Amino acid sequence: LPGSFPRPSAGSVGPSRKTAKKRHDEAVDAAAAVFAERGYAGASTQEIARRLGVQQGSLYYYFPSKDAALEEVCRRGVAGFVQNLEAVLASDLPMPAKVRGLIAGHLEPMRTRRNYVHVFLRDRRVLPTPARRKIGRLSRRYERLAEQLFRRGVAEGLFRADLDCRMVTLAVIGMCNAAVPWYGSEPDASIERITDAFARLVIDGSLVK
Amino acid sequence: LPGSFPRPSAGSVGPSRKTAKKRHDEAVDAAAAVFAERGYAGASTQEIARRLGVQQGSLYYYFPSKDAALEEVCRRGVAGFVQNLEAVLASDLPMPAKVRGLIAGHLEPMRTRRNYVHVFLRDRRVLPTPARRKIGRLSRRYERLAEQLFRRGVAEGLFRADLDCRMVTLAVIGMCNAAVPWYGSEPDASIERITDAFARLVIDGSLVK
Amino acid sequence: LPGSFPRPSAGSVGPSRKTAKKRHDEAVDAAAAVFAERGYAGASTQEIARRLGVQQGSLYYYFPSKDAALEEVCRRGVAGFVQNLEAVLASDLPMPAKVRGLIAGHLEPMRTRRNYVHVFLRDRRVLPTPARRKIGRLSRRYERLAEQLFRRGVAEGLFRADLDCRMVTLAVIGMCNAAVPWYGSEPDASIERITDAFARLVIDGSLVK
Amino acid sequence: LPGSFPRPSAGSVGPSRKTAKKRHDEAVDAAAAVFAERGYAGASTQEIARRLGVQQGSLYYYFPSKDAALEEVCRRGVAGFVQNLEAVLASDLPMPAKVRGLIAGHLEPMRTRRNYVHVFLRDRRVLPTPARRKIGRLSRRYERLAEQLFRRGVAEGLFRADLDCRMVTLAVIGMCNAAVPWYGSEPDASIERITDAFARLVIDGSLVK
DNA sequence: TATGAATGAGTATTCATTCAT
DNA sequence: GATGAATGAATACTCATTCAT
Repeated sequence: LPGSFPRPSAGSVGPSRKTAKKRHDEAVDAAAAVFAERGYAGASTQEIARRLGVQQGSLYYYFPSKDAALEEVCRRGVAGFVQNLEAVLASDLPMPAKVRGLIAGHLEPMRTRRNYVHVFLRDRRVLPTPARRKIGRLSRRYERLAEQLFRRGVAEGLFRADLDCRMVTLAVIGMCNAAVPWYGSEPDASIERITDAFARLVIDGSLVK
Repeated sequence: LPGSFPRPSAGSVGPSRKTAKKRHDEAVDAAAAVFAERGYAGASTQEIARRLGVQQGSLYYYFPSKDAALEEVCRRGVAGFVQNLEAVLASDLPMPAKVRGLIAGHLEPMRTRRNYVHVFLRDRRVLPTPARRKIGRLSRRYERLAEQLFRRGVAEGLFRADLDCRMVTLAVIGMCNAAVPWYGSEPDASIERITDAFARLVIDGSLVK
Repeated sequence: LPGSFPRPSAGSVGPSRKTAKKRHDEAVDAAAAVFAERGYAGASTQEIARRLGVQQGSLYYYFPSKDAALEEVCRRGVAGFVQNLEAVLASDLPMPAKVRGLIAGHLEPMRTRRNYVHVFLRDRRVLPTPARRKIGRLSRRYERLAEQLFRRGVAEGLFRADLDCRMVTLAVIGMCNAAVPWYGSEPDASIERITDAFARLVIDGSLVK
Repeated sequence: LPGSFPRPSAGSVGPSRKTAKKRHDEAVDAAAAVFAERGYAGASTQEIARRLGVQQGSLYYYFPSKDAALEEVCRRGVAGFVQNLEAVLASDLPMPAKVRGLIAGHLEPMRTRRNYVHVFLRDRRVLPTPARRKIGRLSRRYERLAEQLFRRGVAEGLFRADLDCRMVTLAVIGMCNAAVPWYGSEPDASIERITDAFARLVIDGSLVK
C-alpha cells in the first residue's frame, strides 16, 4: 500500500539532516577522544578514523584537516566558560557564593565535555595562528573576569586587603585545570566534592581574619 | 704492553672527561628545550640536533633513542622533589612553615630546570612503560607525602578537622604545576611572590577558624 | 494507473532531450577547460564538478571516467583537422593558396575550440591505449597529407627542388601548434594576422628563387 | 706499495665532494627524465626514486620537495639560451648566419639536455610563483632579443620591410620548441638537418625578393 | 538527474634510526 | 666524536570512483 514504506524524504527537513549533524558530532567526538589520549601531535588520523569506524581518508569528509579538527575540538572545549563567569559576576549572589560559582563553573564541563576541555587546555598552543589568537583573547578575558571577582571581594572588605588577586586567580584556575587529568581516575572525587574542597580552601584562604 | 697505546683518559683525569660530561649535558639540555617547546611527539630529532649544532645522525652518540632522551629529561625533571619533601616533613619547622616549604620546594626547580620540569609534567605519560612505572611510583609517593603533611596539620589541631586533605593536596600540586607554563611570561611573578601568595592562600584556607 | 505518475520524458520528444545534450556539452566543456588549465594529470574531478556547478559524484552521470572525459575532449579537439586538409588538397586552388589553407585550417579551431585543441595537443599521450592509437593514426595521416602538399609544390616546380618537405611540414605544424598557448594573450594577434604571417613565411621560404 | 691503492681521502678536497655533486646530478637527471616522460603532475616521486635506485623517502635527501626538483630541472632547461642569443646578436656575422645561429642555438640543447628542455617547455607554468616569475622574465627577454634580430634584418634592408617580426619570432621559436617531442623518434632527423631546413625556410621566407 | 557519504589506493613528505667512514 | 647518505615505516592528505537514495 502507498505509505506503507517509510519515505525518507518525509517529515519537514528529512532525516539526513539530523543524521548528518549527529554523524559530524561523532567525528569530532572521536577526534577529541584521540587528541585527549595522545595529544594533538601524537594522535594519528588513522586512530581517529578507527574509532569512528571509517577508513582513514574518509575522515576528510568531516573536517578539512587535522588542524581544523583540533580547532573545532578546542572551540567546544572553551565554549561557555566566559559566559558562565559573566553570569556569576552579574548575579546578586554574595561574594563567597560567587567564588564557588567560578569554581563550579570551571569544573562542571569536565562532567560532559572532558575530552574537549582537556584538549583545549593542553593543545591550544599548537592551533593555527588565527584560531590561537582568538582563543587566547578568550582566555585572557576569562582570567580578567576571575581576577575582577577577587578584587571586588577585597573592595567589599570581605577579602584581605593584601590579597594578591592575580596570583590567587592563577592558583584557582590552575587547581581546577589540574583536575582534568585525574578526574575520573581519582577515587571518590566527584565534581561536587572537588568543588566543595576547592571553594572552601580559596574562600577561607582569602577572608579577612 | 700496557701503556704503549695512547690512552685517551690518560693525563690527570683529562679534560676530555669533563668536556664529555658537559657536552652530554648540553645534548640533554637541547632535548629538554625542544621537548618543552613542542611536546615530545611534536619535537623532531632534527631540531634537537640543530639546537645542539650537530648533524641529525650525530645525536645518537649522546642517547640511544628519542625515548631514552625523554627518559633522561624526565629523570632530571623529577629529581629532588621527593627528597625535598621528605626533608621538609622530617624537619622540626612549625606546620605553616612546612606547608610553605612544600610549595617553595615545588616551585623552586622552575628557576633552573624549568624545561625539565615542564617536560616531565606534560610528557611523562608517553615514556616507555618501565620508566613510566618508576616515575609513576615517585609521583604517588610525592602525593602521599604531601597529603601526610596536611593530615598532620589536622592531627595537630591546627587545620580544620573537616579538611579534605586529598583534595587540598591535589589543589596545591595543581596550582604549582600550573605555574610552569606561565612563569616567565607573567609580569612581576617571581618565585618568591608566587610562593608567598600560594602559601598564604593554602595555609589560611586550611586553618581552624 | 499509467499516466498517474509524472513522466519526465513525456511531452513531444521533450525539451529534456535537447537539454540533456546541451548539459552534456557543458560537462565536456568544463572538463576541457580544467584540463586545458591544469593538464590532465593536474586536473581534479572536483574542480570540473565545481565549474559545472555540480557535486563531484554527479560528474559520473556525464562520463564514465576521467579517462573517458579526456577521450571525448581530445576527439573534439582533433575533429575536422583531417577533413579540412583533405578538402584543401582536393580543391583546385593554386599551390600558395593551398598552403595558406593548411595554415588557416590549422589555426581556425583555436577561435572556438581552443581548450579542446590545447588538451588534445598536450595530453593526448596519456589517453588510454586504444584511443591513443586511433588518434595517433589520425595525426600521422594529417602529417602525411601536409607533407604531400609540399611534395606536390615541388613536383609542380613551384617550390625548390631541394625543399626538405618533411622538415617543413613539421615546422609548419609546430609553429601553428605553438600558437595555442599564446593566442589570446599575445596582443593584436588575430587569427588572420597569424595566418598571414605564417603563410607568407612558409610560402616565400619554399619558393624557387 | 704505498700509493698503489686509491686512497679516498687523498687529493685536496676528497672524493666525497666530487661524488656528492655527481650523485646530486644523477638525482636531478632522474627527476628530469620522469618529468619529461609523464609531466610534472603525472610524475610520482616513487618513480623518480626507482630510477635513481633509491627508496622513495631518500629522494628528500637530494631535494627539499618535488617543486624544488622541478625548479632545478627548469633552471637547467633554460640555462644558456639567452647567453647564446646575446652572443649571436653581438657577433659580426652576416644576418642570415645570425638567424641560423638563433635556430642552431635553440635546437642544440636538445642534443644533451633534452629532458631538461622538454620539462621546462611543458611544465614551467606550474612552478612555484617566484621561480615562475624569474623564468618568465628570461623567456620574455629571449623573445625580445630574437625579435630584435629580425628587426635589424629589416633595418638593414635585407628582410622585407613588411615582415611581421613578432609573428616570425613566434613562428621560429614555435617550430624549434615543437621539435623537442619528436626529435629522437623522427627518423633521420639530426640536429643539423633540422637546423638547415628551418634556417633556410625562415631566411628565404623573410628576404626581400 | 543528482546528491551525500564513503572507499581504497595513492600522494608527497617527515621521521627516527643506522652505519660505514 | 661526528658526518653523510640512506632506510623503512609512518604521516596527513587527495583522488577517482561507487552507490544507495
